[in-house]
Amino acid sequence: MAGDVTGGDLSRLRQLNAQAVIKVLQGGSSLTLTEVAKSTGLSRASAEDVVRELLQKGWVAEAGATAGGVGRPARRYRFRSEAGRVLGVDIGGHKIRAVVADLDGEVQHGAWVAVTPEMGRLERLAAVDRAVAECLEGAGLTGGDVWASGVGTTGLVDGAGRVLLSEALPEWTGVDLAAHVRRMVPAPVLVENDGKLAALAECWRGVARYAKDLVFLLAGLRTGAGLIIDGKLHRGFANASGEIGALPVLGWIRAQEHLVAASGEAGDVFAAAREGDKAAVAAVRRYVKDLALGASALVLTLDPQMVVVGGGYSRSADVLIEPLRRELDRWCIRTPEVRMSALGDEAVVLGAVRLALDDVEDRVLDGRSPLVSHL
Amino acid sequence: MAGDVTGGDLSRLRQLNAQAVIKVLQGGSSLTLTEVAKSTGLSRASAEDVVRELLQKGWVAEAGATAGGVGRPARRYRFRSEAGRVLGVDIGGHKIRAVVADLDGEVQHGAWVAVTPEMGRLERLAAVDRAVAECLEGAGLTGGDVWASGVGTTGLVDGAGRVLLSEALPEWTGVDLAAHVRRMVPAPVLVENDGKLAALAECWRGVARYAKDLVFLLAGLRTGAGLIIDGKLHRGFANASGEIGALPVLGWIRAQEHLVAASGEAGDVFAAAREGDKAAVAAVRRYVKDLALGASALVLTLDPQMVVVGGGYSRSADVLIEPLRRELDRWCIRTPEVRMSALGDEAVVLGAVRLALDDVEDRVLDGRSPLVSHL
DNA sequence: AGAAATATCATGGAGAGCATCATTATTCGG
DNA sequence: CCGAATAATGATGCTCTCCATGATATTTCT
Repeated sequence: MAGDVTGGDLSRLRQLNAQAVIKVLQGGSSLTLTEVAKSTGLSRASAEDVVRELLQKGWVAEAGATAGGVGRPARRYRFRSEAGRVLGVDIGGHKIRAVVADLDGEVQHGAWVAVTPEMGRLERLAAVDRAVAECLEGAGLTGGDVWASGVGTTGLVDGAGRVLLSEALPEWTGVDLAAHVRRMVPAPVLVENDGKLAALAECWRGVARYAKDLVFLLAGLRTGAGLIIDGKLHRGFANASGEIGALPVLGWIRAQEHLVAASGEAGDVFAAAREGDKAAVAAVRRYVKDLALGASALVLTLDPQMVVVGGGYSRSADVLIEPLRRELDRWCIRTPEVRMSALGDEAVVLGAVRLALDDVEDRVLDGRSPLVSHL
Repeated sequence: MAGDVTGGDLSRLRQLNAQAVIKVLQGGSSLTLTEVAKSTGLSRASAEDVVRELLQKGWVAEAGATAGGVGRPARRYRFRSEAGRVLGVDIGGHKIRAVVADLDGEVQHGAWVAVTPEMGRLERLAAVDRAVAECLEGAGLTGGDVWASGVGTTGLVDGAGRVLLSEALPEWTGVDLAAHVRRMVPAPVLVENDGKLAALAECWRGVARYAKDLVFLLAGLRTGAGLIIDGKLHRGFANASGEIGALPVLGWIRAQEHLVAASGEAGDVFAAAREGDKAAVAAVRRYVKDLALGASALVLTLDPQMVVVGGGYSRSADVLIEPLRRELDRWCIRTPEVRMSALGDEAVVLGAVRLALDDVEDRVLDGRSPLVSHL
C-alpha cells in the first residue's frame, strides 16, 4: 500500500492541498488561480481559498499580470522562493565551494576557496569558514537567515554529521562537520558523501532529470559512486552504499593507477590519448576496463535506467564515455543509458543544496507554519 | 518531500481515515472503538462513523465481546479478511505450489504437484493448471472468487507477465504466464521472478520482518538474488535487478559446479561435509567463497541491514551460514546480519501471495468501494 | 441498591471544499 | 466609441467530515 496512511483532521486536508498548491507553483513560473485549480484538481473556489491563506502566510506572492488575451485579466501568483535561504558546501581536496540558494534552489551567491590535499584539519576547516562567510556576505545574509545547510565531503559520513573514515584527506577522520558548520549557521546541518550528493544533483537538475533509478560514477583521483533508487538517494544501513571499490577483483582500487603509471599527471593522459599517443591510449583503456568492472557490478545489482559519469575525469568524456559504454555492454544484461555529468564541478554543491532543501520541505514547507522572517 | 501530494476532496479524507482504520484492524486482532480511535488518532465519534461505514460495506465485522473488566463491555470489530481471496503460485523445476490465502495473507488451502526439470512448456503449464484447480477446489472456490493472483517463476520476467529469458527450464522463454493463469482465474495476474518473491516474503513474515533494506540470496541449483530497498521490492528498469551472476569474476556461474564436482548430487555434499569428509568440506568451502564474492558485490552496493539465505541449499544452513559470514567479513566494509530463511520452501509462494495482496490493497482496499461478493 | 467505570448514542458547531450565480474587467467587432 | 463576448473575481449557500460535549446505557464493585 502507499506507505504511511495516517489520515486525520480536516486541517490535514488543507495541509495536503496547500502542499499541492505550493508544488505546482514552485519552479519560477507564475500561475493564475484557474491554472492552479486545474493542475491541483481543486475547485477554483478552494484554490482561491488556499492561495489566500498562503499569501497571508508569506509563502506565495502576487506576480505581475501578463497582458494580452480576451476577458478580464487574471491575477498571477508565484511561489515566494526568496522567503528562505539554504546553504550548500562542497569540501574537496583542491577547493572549498559554498553557495547560498533560495527555496527554488536558484543559486544566489557563491564563493570558492582554494585548498590543497595536504592541508590539515584545522586549516581546512578554517577555509570552510572563509568560504561560508564570504558567500553569506556576498548574498547580504547572516547565518541566522539560513534555514538549513547541506555539506558534501569525501569519505564515509555517519548520521549525525561526523566523518567516519576518510583516506583522501589528512586528519579528516572524526571531524564533526555538522557541529562545525552549525557554529556559523545555527540551522540544521546535513552532511553527506560527495558522490551521493552529485548523484542527487544530477537527478534533480542534471542529465538524469527524468530517471527514477540512477548510478552515478565519481571518476577522479578517487573512484566512487552514488545511487538514486526510486527517486530517492539510497544511503544504506550505515551510509556505506556504493562502496564497491572495497572488492579488489572489481578493479576500482587499481583503476586510477593505470593513469598515473602512464604519466605523472593524470589529466595529461586523457589529452595525450585524445591525440593518439599509444601509451596513453592503452592506459586509458585499462582505466576504463577497471572502472567498468565495478560499474557493472553496480548496474547488474540495480538495473538502473541510467549511468551518469561525473568527477574530475568527466571533463574528458569524449575519450571516456564511448569506451565505457562498450565495456559495460560486455558484462551487463541490459546496458543502461550512459551520460556525462551535466553539472561538472557544481554537482556536489548543488546536491548539498538539494539535501538542505529536502530538509526544509520536510520541516516547514507544509504551508501551515507561518514564515519566521520575511527577508 | 513525501512523494505524491495530491490533496483533494473531503471524501479523500474519509478514504484516508478508512484506510487507517483498516490497517489497524488488519492482522487478526479485534479492537474496540476506543482502541481504534486511539491507534488511528481519530476521535471516538469519527472512528465510530468510519467503522459503521466499513461495516456496512462489508470490510469489517463485529467480533465477540471479551468478558471481564469493569464498565459497559465494548463491542469489538475485526477486519473481514475472509471478504476476499488471493492466489499464489510458485512454478519451480521440481514442483508446482499453489495456495489460496485470505486478505490477511493467511493460507487457506494449498496444493503440490510434482514436476521434473526436463518437462516441456505444455506439460509444465498443465501441471500449473492442475495445482491451481486442486487448490481452488480444496478451498471451495471458483476462479471468479479470486481477486488477484501472484505467480513466481525462475528467469527474467517482463512487466506484462511474460517470461523473457529462462535457462533453467526448457521451452520456458516466451511463455505468457499472466495470460495462461488468467484463463482459469479472471483477475489481475502479477508475475515475478522467484528470488524477488522470496525476498518479499522474508521481509513480510520471515526473518527480515523489521528490515527495511535486505539482500536475499537464492542458493540452490541456480544462484540468484532478490532485493528489498526501503521496504519495497526493487525490480530495476527492466526487472533485471540482482543479476550479479552475469559478472564472471564474481563467481556465481561456477559456484554450484564445485558441489557437483565433489559428488554427483549436490545435496549429498553438504551431508558429507557435515560429517567431516575432506573433499566435501573443501567443495563447500569453494562454493561459499564464490557465493560470498557475488553477495559481497550486492552488499557493498546496497549496504543492507540484513542478508537472508534461502533456496534449496538453505536447508544446510549449519554448514553454510557461518562460513558465508566469515567470507563476507573479508570483503565488506560493514558485514550485515546474516540469517537463514525462515520460510524455506514456502518463501516463493508466500511472496506471490504478498504480491497479489499488494495489488488488491492498491486497487480495492481503499475502503470506499463496496465488496463485489460477500463470500 | 448505589457508586464507579466504561461504552454507546445524540446534538451542535467548526472547517473545508464545491456548485452556482452575480459582478467586474478586459478585448473584439462594428 | 459602444455593445457583445470572454474570462476572472466575489458572494452565497450547501454538504461532508470531524470533533467536543453531554445524555444514556450496561456492567462490575462495594
